[in-house]
Amino acid sequence: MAAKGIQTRQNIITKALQLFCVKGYYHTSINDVLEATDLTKGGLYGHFSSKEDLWYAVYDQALRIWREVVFRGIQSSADPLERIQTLIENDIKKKLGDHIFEGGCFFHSMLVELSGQSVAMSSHLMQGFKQLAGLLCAWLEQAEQQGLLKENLKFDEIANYIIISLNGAAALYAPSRDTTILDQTVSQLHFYIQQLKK
Amino acid sequence: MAAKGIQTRQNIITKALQLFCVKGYYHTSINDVLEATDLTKGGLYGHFSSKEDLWYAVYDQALRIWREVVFRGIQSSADPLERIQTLIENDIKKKLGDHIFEGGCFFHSMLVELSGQSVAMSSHLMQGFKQLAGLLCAWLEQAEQQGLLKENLKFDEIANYIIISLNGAAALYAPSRDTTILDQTVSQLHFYIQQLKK
DNA sequence: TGTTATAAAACGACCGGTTGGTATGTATAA
DNA sequence: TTATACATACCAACCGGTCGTTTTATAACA
Repeated sequence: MAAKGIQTRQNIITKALQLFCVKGYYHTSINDVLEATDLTKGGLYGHFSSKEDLWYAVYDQALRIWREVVFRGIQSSADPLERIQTLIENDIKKKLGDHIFEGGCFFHSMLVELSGQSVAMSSHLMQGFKQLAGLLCAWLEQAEQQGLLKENLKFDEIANYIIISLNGAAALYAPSRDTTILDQTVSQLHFYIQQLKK
Repeated sequence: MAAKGIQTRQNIITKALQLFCVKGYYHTSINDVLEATDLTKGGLYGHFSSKEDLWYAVYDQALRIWREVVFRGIQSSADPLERIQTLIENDIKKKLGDHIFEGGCFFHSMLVELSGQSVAMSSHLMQGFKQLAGLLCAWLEQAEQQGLLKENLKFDEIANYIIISLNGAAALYAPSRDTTILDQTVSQLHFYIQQLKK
């Protein structure tokens, strides 16, 4: 019995993730989710206490998926700068290009939509970006210790800028679906990181 | 007589622009606009045939404001690369930092919210970004003719990447209001453009 | 300068439809 | 028998938009 419940709960999350990505959070109605899951109100609200509660579950799922996609083939490389390049390429080419999140990037879309609407949810998102910035920072420090970088670089600044570029690419790719944008961003970020080297 | 009508129409646009920036298009109800303008339904719908019609008027206003802010002190510099730097600094420090659009950047917010919702409106926005890309491209070509740039640079790629960076900064600044993000983006974009020089 | 005609401008009740959410009932599997 | 899982009917609030009516500003005329 319990298995059935978990299964439907998971299905709700999966379908809601798709809808949130394509239509946005507010513009996805509970009825949209019900239609996608072949459920009714009572069935859904047995699993989630509110739409916002569902969103947090969807966020966790999205984070799990993103991590899987973006950290693929990263431990293999000892060079921290190469790890950064791979992460960037995975984020743009795989996350965006392969439409892991249909209709764009879940995190970026939610960040923009929820900023100014829900402090709780948007700061939840910001926390995730801060974690990523911390990771990039750590990798840059490793690169410095290996003597790969120019002097006097500000690592947190660089880390933030990379994240900003990734978000910008998501913003412009979503409406156009123009894959050259992805190639160009990867190419320019590659150039940018090369310039950090000694 | 006509003067009164034009005045209220302008006031509606101004207040709607603020609301769209802070709350987004769909999450701003007609009632929100009515409250801000001290009007009633009939009064507003005498000036605009629909909410979407109002949006297009707001877009024009936003573009006018943006141009005013971002092209300030640009004709003065003969160096095209300097013009690009000034445009970037104006866009980030003035448009975002001085909260010209309260709550973020109108164009970026709308692009994300409307992408996947309204093809007409989001492609209207994309057209604007394409125009800007064209301008940046032209300036880069000028810089090349002056012999300022490295060989074999792809100008459209660079132009798109700058626009992407500006949008990314808008995405991350809006929820955090952390001005260091602005400084960092300007600083890194400055570094990036320096690397394009011979 | 005061009066009146006229059209612009604003009002506000109302529409059908949708929103997120709840309370209650029922089928089913352990 | 009992808890789980889902269905159904319903709620008040809100959505964008319409429409007949009333107010108001101005131009023409006396």
